[in-house]
Amino acid sequence: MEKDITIYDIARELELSPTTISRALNDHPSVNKNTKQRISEAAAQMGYRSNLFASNLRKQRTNTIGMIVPRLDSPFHSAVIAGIEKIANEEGYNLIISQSLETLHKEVANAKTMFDSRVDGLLVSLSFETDSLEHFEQFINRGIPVIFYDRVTEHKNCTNIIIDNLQAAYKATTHLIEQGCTNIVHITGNLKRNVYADRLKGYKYALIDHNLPFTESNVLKSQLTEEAGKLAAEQILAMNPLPDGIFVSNDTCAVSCLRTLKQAGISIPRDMAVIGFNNDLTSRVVEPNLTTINYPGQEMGEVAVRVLLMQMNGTGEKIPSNTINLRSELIIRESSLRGKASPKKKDILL
Amino acid sequence: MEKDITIYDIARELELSPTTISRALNDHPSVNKNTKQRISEAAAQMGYRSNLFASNLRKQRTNTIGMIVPRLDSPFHSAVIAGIEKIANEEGYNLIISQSLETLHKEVANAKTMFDSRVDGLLVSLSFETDSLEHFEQFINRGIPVIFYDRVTEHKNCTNIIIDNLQAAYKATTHLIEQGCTNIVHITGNLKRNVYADRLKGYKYALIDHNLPFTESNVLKSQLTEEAGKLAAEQILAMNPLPDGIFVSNDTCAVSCLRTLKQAGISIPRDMAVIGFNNDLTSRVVEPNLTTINYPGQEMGEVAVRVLLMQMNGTGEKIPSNTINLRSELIIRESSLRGKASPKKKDILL
DNA sequence: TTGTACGCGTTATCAA
DNA sequence: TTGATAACGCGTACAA
Repeated sequence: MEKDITIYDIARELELSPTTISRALNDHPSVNKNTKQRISEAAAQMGYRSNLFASNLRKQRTNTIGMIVPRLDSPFHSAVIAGIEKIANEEGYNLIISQSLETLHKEVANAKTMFDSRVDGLLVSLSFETDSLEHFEQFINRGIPVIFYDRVTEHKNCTNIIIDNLQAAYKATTHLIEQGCTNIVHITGNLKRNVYADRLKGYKYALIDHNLPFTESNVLKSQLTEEAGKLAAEQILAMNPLPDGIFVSNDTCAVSCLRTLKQAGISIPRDMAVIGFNNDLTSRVVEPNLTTINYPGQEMGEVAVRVLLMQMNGTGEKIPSNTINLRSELIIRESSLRGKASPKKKDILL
Repeated sequence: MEKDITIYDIARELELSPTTISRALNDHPSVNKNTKQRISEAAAQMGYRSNLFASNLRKQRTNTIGMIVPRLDSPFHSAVIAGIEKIANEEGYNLIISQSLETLHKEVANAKTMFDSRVDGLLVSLSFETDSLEHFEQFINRGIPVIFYDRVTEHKNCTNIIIDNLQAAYKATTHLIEQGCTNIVHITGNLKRNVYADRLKGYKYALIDHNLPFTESNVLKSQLTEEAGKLAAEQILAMNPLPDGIFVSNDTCAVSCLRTLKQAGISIPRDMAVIGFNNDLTSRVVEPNLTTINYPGQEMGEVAVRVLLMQMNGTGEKIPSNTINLRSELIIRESSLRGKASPKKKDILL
């Protein structure tokens, strides 16, 4: 366990000043080319490594991006994180990650850690429970940009990255109606969160615009997990009359629900048409294949971090738009096709 | 954008020395209780936050754990990361994450970043390409513990966390044989990696122990992706005679392969029995449900980080065992049950 | 129980 | 083009 080499060691070795060493290693223009060469060779040979703490301490900057997600083990968030890490890494930033596990108190604790770690920027997707943004004010007060994605909320100083959930849900519901469904159930998550509230609105407006009644009893609140899908299916089977269409707010839950219904003897899509949300791998595996909304997680991550980097390095100019909408699309598969359409036809993008 | 409050500011405010402030905030025993109380109140009121860099610089310790994974968007690695984050967070450590994207050069670059970031410990699952551990020597030389999990390699100073891949594959293959399969194909990944090499061995030994021939042509090398599953299925369909059993080294690939075979008119498990690896969600969704090996990702993450923490904080004593084996198990589902066994029976654990 | 003084390794500033 | 010096904020040996 040898001692670390510092720029002083190199300076002594080369009979130069530490200043020059520092400059050379940072490729400062005012250092002689030959000197630079000598220094970088010596540094490599001596096994020098820069001390980021000292540098951060001095520069008051960490080159670190913080991230708070509800859960790390979700296909959607994995995709987002993969996108973020890719860009952050390319741009020379470290990524610190923590999960709120859908609780407010963890989210608050995570925010504190991120703050103490002096992240240069923060990317957040809110937990189910979050109903106040107080724990993010500390960042905003210090000019540290905060960006919300997917599970967002309005804040005058923060950019939101989302898809048009209302429109996507509207399209999905309309598609069900066009397939002849007249009694459509919607399985949703925590309505505090924009994503679920907006999808509910889209569902509702589509019904109304097509002169179908909207009834509260057709909206099932759920945790949207695999387990919750089974429970929802049981609730649906107890309904009288049975619905003929189901729009679920994520694929995990939709797939589990679909399978439970099938096991109970319901024919999909003939008796009930089903639509999910996210385009997870499982939507392409379940039989019949699940109609769903394609939600570009990796792309969302890349956009989010790019915008964050702009704000971090920006000359202070605010980006005019406070909300960035990414394109999403309805992918029609067999689980919702009740017409004469061949079930073998290729995926159709709307 | 106010200026940061430091212990000096608090000291001035309370007419005490910075030393006392520092001690009080770190709950040092030799500070008067009342003084402590006053100080922590003032700190809270003034909006003080500790500067981790200065502290790290001084303490030569970062409270940060580094992690290098092949891909962030994989169900298995997501589960591992979730487990690691949970424990690390509880113990007050930050987590820095990067992905190698299965390439050596990225893994090397990531290792350098982790080293410069002065992580206190490192968790690694190796990329497909990695064939040298040189980039980890810098850590080991400085006494920074490195732990490999899942995709591991032998190193006299590093602990490995794995499951018994050979045994798991042996069990899976034996199960196929017991179900009457005599011509079994194995779809594997990059054989440089222990996980795939060991599973191949388990497959091979099971065949030999049951007096079945082992033929190279029955081993298909693959990227184990969704796409690769389709390709593998096509290769299998071109075989003559057709095999009657398939053991695949992950679920994503197994499911995709199974579906492609079904579409080509093969009956699963009657014509071909199929077994996967990992127990991903898709294995419970595909029809017929996939027999697979349960691979406890979250648990593996938790164990890995616990062992790492012990080594980081250990009094230098080495842990006797160099390899920690976690329990895995064969989950028998319909995709491999060819006997008279009811396909509706519950999952069977072996 | 409290305080003084210094060092951790780097970079910004000013001067040469 | 190079160097001397101070400062970033904290923790600790030593002194009181």
